[in-house]
Amino acid sequence: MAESFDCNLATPAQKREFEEKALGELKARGYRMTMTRLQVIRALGETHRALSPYEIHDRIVQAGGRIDVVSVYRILATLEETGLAHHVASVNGYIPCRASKAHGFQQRLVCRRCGCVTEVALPQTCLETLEGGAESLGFQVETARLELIGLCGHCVGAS
Amino acid sequence: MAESFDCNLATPAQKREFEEKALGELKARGYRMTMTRLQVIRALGETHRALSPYEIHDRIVQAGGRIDVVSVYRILATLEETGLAHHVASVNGYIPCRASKAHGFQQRLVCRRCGCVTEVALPQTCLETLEGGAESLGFQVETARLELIGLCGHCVGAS
DNA sequence: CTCGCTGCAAAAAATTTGCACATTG
DNA sequence: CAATGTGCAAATTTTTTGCAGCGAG
Repeated sequence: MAESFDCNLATPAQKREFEEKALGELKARGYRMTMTRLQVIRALGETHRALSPYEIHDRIVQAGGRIDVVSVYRILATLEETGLAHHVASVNGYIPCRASKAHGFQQRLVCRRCGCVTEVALPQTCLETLEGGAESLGFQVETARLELIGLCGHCVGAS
Repeated sequence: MAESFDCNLATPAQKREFEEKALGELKARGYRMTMTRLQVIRALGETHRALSPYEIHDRIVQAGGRIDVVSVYRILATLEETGLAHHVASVNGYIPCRASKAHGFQQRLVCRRCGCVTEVALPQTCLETLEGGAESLGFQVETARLELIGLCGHCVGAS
């Protein structure tokens, strides 16, 4: 029998780590820690899937919490600005940024089957190639949004 | 005095090329060539900026054309499916795909100042690095959405 | 106690759907 | 002529805004 694994369920440790990181970062930036923000942070942290504002709202409500969708939007904006969450275009949702200090660019591996998103640092060589290529066209790179779509390790075998 | 250059204005040749490519591809796929589609194709082809469905609609109307926004949506869906247009997430708009036959992945250089988007093929080495890295995590890459955001050659100097 | 944050109400914008009519090949 | 494609009307969904009241520090 196959090991039970849910691409969408983060481990308690991962969840806790993100929560601590987020709380610390928000405090450091002078934001207030509120129940509403904590709920969004927890909703983001407990999964590996990208969640839309409405999904986040629904999850919180279903878990017995209470929050308005408008607040979810505003909190997501704050989290993005702070680098604590990233928007994933190919699935139109937000994921928690679990990377330590965002050195260099991050690439996101998006599974088109289970929807999980994994963030990985962009290899230095690759970064140089990309920046070099752009530079040769006179383009100066500042940020990147790199998404690789395919099948994650757990879905490659399955089905 | 500076050379007059408009990042947003494609040359007549570029415009013509894309139009021909699009017409050929659509015909090859069995789609009918209609005035409505032609209008969208021309609107896309005449600029280097990513255009939203409404922008496309407005441009067509302002040029004396006639089309419903709903049709713009449907036609964009067709063009994307056909690989004739790509959605650019960082600016939320569509660009014409001018690449010949889409060998390998394309990266998009998005200027945050003038909004122009340039498509460039991803260097082979880079592609291999990315795929290799993903593979080592058990992830099998199928497609990519690579956007580099920064300043284009014309905007680096300016301002 | 003060300023930031949230909920509520509502508007605005973006996207989708159904169906009758027009148009292409 | 037979699909295919389009416009129109309308519903849905998503996102934004203003403001009064609550709550964190």
